[in-house]
Amino acid sequence: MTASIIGINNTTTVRGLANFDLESILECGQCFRWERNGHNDYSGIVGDKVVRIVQKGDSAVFHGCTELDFSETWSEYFDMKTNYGDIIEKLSINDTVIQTATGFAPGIRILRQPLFETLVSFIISANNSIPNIRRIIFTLSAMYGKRIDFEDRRFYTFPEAAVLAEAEVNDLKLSKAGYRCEYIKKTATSFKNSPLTVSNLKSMGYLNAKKTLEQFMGVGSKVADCTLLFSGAYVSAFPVDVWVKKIMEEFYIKEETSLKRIRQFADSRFGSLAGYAQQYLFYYARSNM
DNA sequence: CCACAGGACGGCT
DNA sequence: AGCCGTCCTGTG
Repeated sequence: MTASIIGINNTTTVRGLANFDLESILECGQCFRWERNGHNDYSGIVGDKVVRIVQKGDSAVFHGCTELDFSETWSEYFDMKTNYGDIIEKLSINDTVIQTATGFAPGIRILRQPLFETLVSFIISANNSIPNIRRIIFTLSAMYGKRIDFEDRRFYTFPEAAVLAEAEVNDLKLSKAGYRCEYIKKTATSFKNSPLTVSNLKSMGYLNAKKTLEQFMGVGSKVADCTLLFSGAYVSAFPVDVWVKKIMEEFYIKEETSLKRIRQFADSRFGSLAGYAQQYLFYYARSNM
């Protein structure tokens, strides 16, 4: 993307955005911590950086964000250097389903979220609804994260693995995560004892990276793929949930089938762009089917 | 009160 | 390898 960036007075303005729609990006189901203030006006925290972003057309104003914050944190988080127009064009060849899904939300981007937060968030997402997931993550962060005040509101960093590893399961249950609290504590303990990074995962190849994540308690195939995709480790990962299963069976495979066969189909059809395809299809299916 | 939504685990074949 | 009952919480 050839966007221009100007920072002044702790505010950074980005102009010339392409395939960037804040609402699509933040509400397409890949992240859980952003708060909506109004149309294309959101506040959120990543690591220990809090920001408020207001988008109008092809420009966005990042409040509480220096030009350095933008280049060090937000540019990477929002995957600003990837050309989504090219991706949509390639996926759309001879594919009216993708044409419809990308036409519905051409401004989706795949975020690059912190690894441990992504892993725990998607453990919580299993067998759960998005409003619930958001409440649970907010409560855990308020209980175990560091408070950061911004524009008269309180934000909390996502808890460190070492902190969640020491937490009492009964205290974790105040978040209403239920049986997933055992998974959170066990995964945090394993992660603390042998920390993983996105570059570790990238260096071992997709299959080994997925197997590695599936060793954590509470992480199956779908959660592992979500973690790989939404941390930016592998944009070829194709998480299959009930919505993706439904749209793939109805429009591509034309019969009911197993999750495994859907993943194989997606890999052969979308290849290295499967993760992008998944997110367009998921958001379209969830909003329209 | 009940039905239902949402994936991983563990025991079974 | 594949199938299925169970797990927790909130909503209709």
